[in-house]
Amino acid sequence: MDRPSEPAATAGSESCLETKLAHYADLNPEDRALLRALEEKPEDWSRKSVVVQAGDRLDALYVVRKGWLYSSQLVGDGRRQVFQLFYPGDIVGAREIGLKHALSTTVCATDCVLCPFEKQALCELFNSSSRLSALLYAVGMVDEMVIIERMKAISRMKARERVAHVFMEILTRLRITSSSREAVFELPLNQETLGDLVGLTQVHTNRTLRQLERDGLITRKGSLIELNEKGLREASSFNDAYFAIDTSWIPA
Amino acid sequence: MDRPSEPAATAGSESCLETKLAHYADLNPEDRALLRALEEKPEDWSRKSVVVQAGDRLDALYVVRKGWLYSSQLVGDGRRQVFQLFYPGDIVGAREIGLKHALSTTVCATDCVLCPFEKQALCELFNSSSRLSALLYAVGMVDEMVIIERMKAISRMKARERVAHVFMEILTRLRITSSSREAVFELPLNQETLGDLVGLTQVHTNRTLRQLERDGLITRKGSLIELNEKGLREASSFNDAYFAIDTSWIPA
DNA sequence: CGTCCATTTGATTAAGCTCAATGGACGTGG
DNA sequence: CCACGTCCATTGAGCTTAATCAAATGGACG
Repeated sequence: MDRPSEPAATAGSESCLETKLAHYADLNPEDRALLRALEEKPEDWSRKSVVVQAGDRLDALYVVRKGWLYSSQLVGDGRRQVFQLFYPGDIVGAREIGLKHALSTTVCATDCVLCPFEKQALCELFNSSSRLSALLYAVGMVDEMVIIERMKAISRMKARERVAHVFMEILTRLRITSSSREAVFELPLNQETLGDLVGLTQVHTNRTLRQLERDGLITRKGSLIELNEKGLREASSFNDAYFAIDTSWIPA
Repeated sequence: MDRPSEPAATAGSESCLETKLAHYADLNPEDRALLRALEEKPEDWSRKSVVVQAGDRLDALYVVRKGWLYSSQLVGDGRRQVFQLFYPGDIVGAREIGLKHALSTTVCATDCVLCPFEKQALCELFNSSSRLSALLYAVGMVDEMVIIERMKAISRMKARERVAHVFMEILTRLRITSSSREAVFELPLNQETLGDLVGLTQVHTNRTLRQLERDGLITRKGSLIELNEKGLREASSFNDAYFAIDTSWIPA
C-alpha cells in the first residue's frame, strides 16, 4: 500500500511540471529538457498511500504527474492540520528540501502517478538554469501565498466563508493546468480531511456543507461537487490575484 | 512618516543578509559581495511607517538591517491578519516578487534601517550564483514553514497555546541572528496587533496574556517580555526543527 | 490638565466543539 | 445470497471558547 505498486502505465505522456511552468513563462528547449529530466521515472501509487511519513529521511522529491495528494501535520492530541493540496505539476517535498527529515506526512488522495527525483537533481537545475531557478522560486512563493490566504480564512472567517473559500481556491488552482472552465470537480477528500484543511471538526464541516447546499452555493452528487462560482466568490471574498505571476524580472 | 526620513546614519555596518545566510552555509567572497551589493543604500524609517501598502506597484524589495516589521492583510469588515514578522536579515517583498502589485501591507513595528534594491538585482543574483539561488530558495521555504506552524496553532490550538507558541516562534527566530541566549525581548506590538498575529481579538489577547503571566510563563515590564522558556515550550508543544537547514544538496 | 492610546475588566452572546446515535454504501467471508 | 464490519455522512443536545459590547483605568506627553 505504501510503496509504488508497479512500473507506470503512463510513461511517455507530457511533463506536467514543464506544462505548469510554461504557463507562467516561455521556456527554451534546454530548460524544457531539464524539467523533463525530473520526470523520467513515473510510478503508480494508489489512493491512501503514504508517500512521505513525518520523520522519514527526505531523500527524494516527487513531481506529481497525475492525481491529488495532501500534506498534513499532527497538532496535540489527535488534532490534525492539512495545509497543502498537490495537483499535477506540483513538487512534493520542495518545501522541506532544506530538512534532513520530513516534518509533514504526504498522502495520495487519489490514485497517483509520481515521478521521484533526487535532491541532487534540483541542485543540478539551480546550476544549469538561472531562469528556472527564479521561476521555481516565484512558484514557491505563490504556493506560500495560497497558504497565507487559507490562514486568513481559518483565522478570521466563519465556517461558511471558510469552506466557500477553500472551494474557490481548489477551483482556481485546478484551472492553472486544466483547460476546462467548468466549475465542477471530483473532491477526493472526506469531510474529516476537508475539515482539517479549513480548521473545522468533521461534524461542523458536514453542517456547513449542507448549509452551502441549501443556499444553492454548491451541489453534491457523491464526491462530485458543482460550484456556484459567483455565489461562492462573493461569500468568501475570494481574490485570485496571486495566481498571476509577473515574470518580467526573471533572467532570460 | 511614510517615506525614509534621512540618509542612513548606519551606513558601513555589516550586511545582515550576509550574516543570516552565512549562518546556514559557507559563502565565498564573490557570493558575499553579491549579497552586500543589495545593501548599499541604507535608509532610516520610523516606527509605524508604511513601507509597502497593499495595492502599490511593487518596484523595490528591502533588506532589513535593523528593526522589526510586520505584514498584514485585511479580511472582510475591519478584521485583519498579520502573517509575517520581519527581523534583520529578512527581505521585505520577497514573497510577492512575482506580483505586479502588493497584496499585503508592510509596516515598521520599530524604527528601522532598510536597504532597498530593485527586483532586477535579485535577477542578477540568480544569474550570478547558483549557490545563493538555492540558499535563498531554502530560506524562503523556512519562512513558509514558520507560517504553516502558526497556521496550525491558529487552526487547532486554544488561545493560551497560541500565544505561547508565537512567543516561542519569536524567540527562536531572533536567535538565528542574535548571539544572546537570553529569553527576553522587547515586543514592539500592541495587543491588537499581537491578536491579529494569532487570530484572537484584542480583548481575548489581553486576558490570555494575563493568564500566562499568572501562570508564571511570562513576565512583562512595559513592552519587555521575559519568557519561561521551558514552560512555554511545553504549553505550546513548540518544535523548532525547521530552523536547521540541511545545505548538503546546495551547489558549491 | 486634557488628549491620546493601550490595557484591563465585566456581562452577555454566538460559533463551533464534544458526545452520542443512526443510517446508507460497499466489500468480505460464510 | 446473507450477515457482518467498515467507512462515511447525517443529525441532535448540551457545553466551551472566544467574540462582542461596554466601560473604566492608566500612563505618556504636549
